[in-house]
Amino acid sequence: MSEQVTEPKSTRERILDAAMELFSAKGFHDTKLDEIVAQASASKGSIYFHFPNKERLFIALVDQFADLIEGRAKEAIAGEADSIRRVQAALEAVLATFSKYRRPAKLLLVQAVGLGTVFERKRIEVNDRFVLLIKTYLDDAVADGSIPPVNTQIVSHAWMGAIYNIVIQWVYTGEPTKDDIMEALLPLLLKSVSYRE
Amino acid sequence: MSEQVTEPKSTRERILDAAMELFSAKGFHDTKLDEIVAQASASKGSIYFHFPNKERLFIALVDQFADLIEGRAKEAIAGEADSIRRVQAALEAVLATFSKYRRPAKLLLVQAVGLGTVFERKRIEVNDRFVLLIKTYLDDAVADGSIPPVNTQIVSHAWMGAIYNIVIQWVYTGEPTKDDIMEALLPLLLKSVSYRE
DNA sequence: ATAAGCGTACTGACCAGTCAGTATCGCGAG
DNA sequence: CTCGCGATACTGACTGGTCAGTACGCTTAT
Repeated sequence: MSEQVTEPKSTRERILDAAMELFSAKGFHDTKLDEIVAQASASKGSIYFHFPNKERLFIALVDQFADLIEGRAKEAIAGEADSIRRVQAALEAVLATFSKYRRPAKLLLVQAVGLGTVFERKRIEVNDRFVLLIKTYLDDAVADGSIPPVNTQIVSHAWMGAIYNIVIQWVYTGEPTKDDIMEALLPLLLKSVSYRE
Repeated sequence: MSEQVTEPKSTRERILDAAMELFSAKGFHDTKLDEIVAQASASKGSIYFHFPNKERLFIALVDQFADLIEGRAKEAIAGEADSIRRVQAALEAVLATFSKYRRPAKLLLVQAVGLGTVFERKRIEVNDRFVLLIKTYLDDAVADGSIPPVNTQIVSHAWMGAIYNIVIQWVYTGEPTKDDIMEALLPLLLKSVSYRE
């Protein structure tokens, strides 16, 4: 903790920060490399020293945030024993992380969609990671009788979509607040699988 | 009904068809105008005769399909008197329309996202049209006591997202089938607002 | 010395959009 | 009926701006 007060950020970090800000605000195609250069007070050469191309720079940001979210979710799960409470804890962690990092959220949920075939794979990969996470614990909850049997494949995709859309709405408008989301969305999801607390 | 069997499609229609096929498959930026020209057996000039630019051609497709979906939903609603049955009928109509038109579905739900600011507005506008539709009838259902009070704002966004994501999944993989979706998703959504049939 | 890290001027492929020209039609005048 | 005329629909070679990516040079630390 005795680091320099003004720990100067590495060039690589400044590039990532600038890219995050611009990509999340304007999308991939509308963000020019020269703009990232300016914003990061870096140079084109240094971008191409740290990243092979624009596409990979973008994907690095997506991966970084997807890893963060997944990490938080798994941490939260580790703290709970009961299967349904694990699901609940994971949801809370994901929502909390999204609402803490608004810009990365927009990058992941909005700007990473609708780009070409290359990004499409990435988007599906990330989506599936989370769906699988949800599905695993839902299956557990069904197995131990916490909730009645359901098509967990469909449920997990539906949950994912519900979370996505609410967060996207919040990203754009700031409404509803994080607390409103927690209060309304969690019970909604749990009720959808007939869980009674 | 005594029209020519081989009613030749107008150039404008051929352009729209080709654009739909390519945009939905490859996205906006990866689809070149020259590809649309080739696919439509048209010419570059004719595209610019019928549409002011590439962007508007894309948006014309989005609008066309959004209007279709909304129309089908409203038709379905008109046939029902009870508020909760209206919600149900609208959902069925929307899902049926999506699954009938796979390509437009992908265009609207995937390819229209993450493009620039111009498209972002369009995407939000379309999303809000449907959210409002759902919200209106959910409010009715709450008002007449069919379902207990809920935050219909959040519920409608969550429902929208759930539908989106399931349909997107289906668009990519063909799974789950339309029937599975109907059987699993409709009860799921209704249960989420504590509706017992 | 040598290489990692970074700066800058440059290139050239790409592709949306343009425009001058062609084809076909309906219509009114002679 | 037919000729001239304007309007609509369409063609495709061409252009010019844009911007990702490169070449190469300087610097500092080891």
